[in-house]
Amino acid sequence: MSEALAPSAVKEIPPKAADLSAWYTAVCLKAQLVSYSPVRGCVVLRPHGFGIWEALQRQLDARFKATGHENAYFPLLIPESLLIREAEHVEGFTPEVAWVTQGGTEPLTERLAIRPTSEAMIGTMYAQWIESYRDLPILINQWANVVRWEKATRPFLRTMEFLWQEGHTAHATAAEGREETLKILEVYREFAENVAALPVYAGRKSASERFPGAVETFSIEALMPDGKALQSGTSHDLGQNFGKAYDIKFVDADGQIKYAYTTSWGVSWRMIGGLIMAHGDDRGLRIPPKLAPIEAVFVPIVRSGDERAVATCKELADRLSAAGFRVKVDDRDEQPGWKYSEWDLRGVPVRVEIGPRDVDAQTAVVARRDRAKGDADQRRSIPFAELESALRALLGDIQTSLFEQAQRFLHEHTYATADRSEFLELCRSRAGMVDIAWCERPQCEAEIKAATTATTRVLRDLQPGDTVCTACGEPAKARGYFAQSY
RNA sequence: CGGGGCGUAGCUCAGCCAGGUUAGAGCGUUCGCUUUGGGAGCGAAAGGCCGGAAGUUCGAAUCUUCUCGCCCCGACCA
Repeated sequence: MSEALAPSAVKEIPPKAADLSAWYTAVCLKAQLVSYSPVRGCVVLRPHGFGIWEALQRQLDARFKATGHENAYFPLLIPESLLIREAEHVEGFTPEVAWVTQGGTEPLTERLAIRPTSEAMIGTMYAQWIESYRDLPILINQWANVVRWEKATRPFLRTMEFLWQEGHTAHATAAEGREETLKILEVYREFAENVAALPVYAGRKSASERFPGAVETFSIEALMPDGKALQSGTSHDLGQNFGKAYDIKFVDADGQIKYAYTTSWGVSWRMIGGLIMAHGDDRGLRIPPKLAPIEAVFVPIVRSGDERAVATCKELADRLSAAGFRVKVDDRDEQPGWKYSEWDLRGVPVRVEIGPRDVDAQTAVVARRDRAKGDADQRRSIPFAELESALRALLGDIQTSLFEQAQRFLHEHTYATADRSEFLELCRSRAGMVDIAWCERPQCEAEIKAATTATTRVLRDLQPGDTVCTACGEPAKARGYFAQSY
């Protein structure tokens, strides 16, 4: 054990169903994902939390690479004159920008924004790099931190500084830009569902929810246990708005000088907050195996005069590690039961218990975190020789099981209605995602929000028969999921 | 930005209303011994300028003002 673990008392975590907010904060802290820092609104990402982020990063990054993107890195500080070039963009972000106004002892002649997002910086650089249609497309992603001066913060869900990735691409045509935007939306949807085990609705945002400066914004929306939606990834078709603002011009094949079409898209550590809320239970975290920093933890059970289990655990852990599993041996001098609770809290998907009886029988007791204590199939005895195959199957099973539970919840809390009063009541009661035919009028959206506090999450194509808006009776233009949101 | 809570030991809190020896408890921590298959037992020990500042007072954790920060519910939110 290299990491000193301050033992935590599970008893201080309230039941999840009783108070989701209190449960959430307590779990984030007790599971040692984050600590509050001396800086207001900023958290420290501790090793266990960073481990989840690294796993997320690794697998999402692989998908970006597979779709032709490269990583790069751009500066943290953005001169004010650059940031303010795109009118809508600056208006949208101004309230949340942090500024550097002094260097050492000298005041700056031009203040520098700490990036809230990097369209301005990256657009400026693209303008220098792009001359011809042959230079396009440019497909770049960066893993970075950004700062947004938030008033109210919560671990992962909203912090002043946060980690994310932001992709920025430039294309020769509007069609290519839109294609890219939708391609990434699909990457996000597939990643959320297959890796984070978070079922989502993917679709277009309404005008009011659009990214400042975007022509169209798309997002994936997950549903949390309290019936509120969590925007978990966004993909923006920026059209030529940023191309024009940042002078990203190229000579096309037809000899004409044209502005590039750009996109931007991002997923942040907020998705970690989403999976914590979606999957956790009264015992703490349940991390989807694909994102678990530790897939299986070995707990040796030692008796006085019989410490064989420790060596056995280490041998087996080495073997599994060589086979590609992320494992850990917990040989701290603590009670086994104490360790079980600790690793339950921290969400490790599988626990392997080995005591004297098991050493004699050459078997291990394998317990799965996703099942309730005492469930018939929560613990099984597995021969040492079969550990690799059993663990592989078990991790896959847990991953699927977590997704299916969350998907069932989403489906059970999605309501389609064509009845106005039923629609409003569902929104008000924070029942989940309420699917209606919608007129797309901002005024209608504002009235719904005033009456229920729910907003549109994502919009999809109309279905046959959807002729009028369920909310106001005007002609319908889309179907929309309405929900209250984080 | 509005409303409501709260800052006292590493953690959870009591004490504050009605100011008065040396500020308490449980848990955790350290050491010793016994234990170890779902949060162990006994013994000993360490640990706090009561968030900060300024007042009132013979005397402030306690009263007053200001300030910093945290949590919850709204508003806002890319």
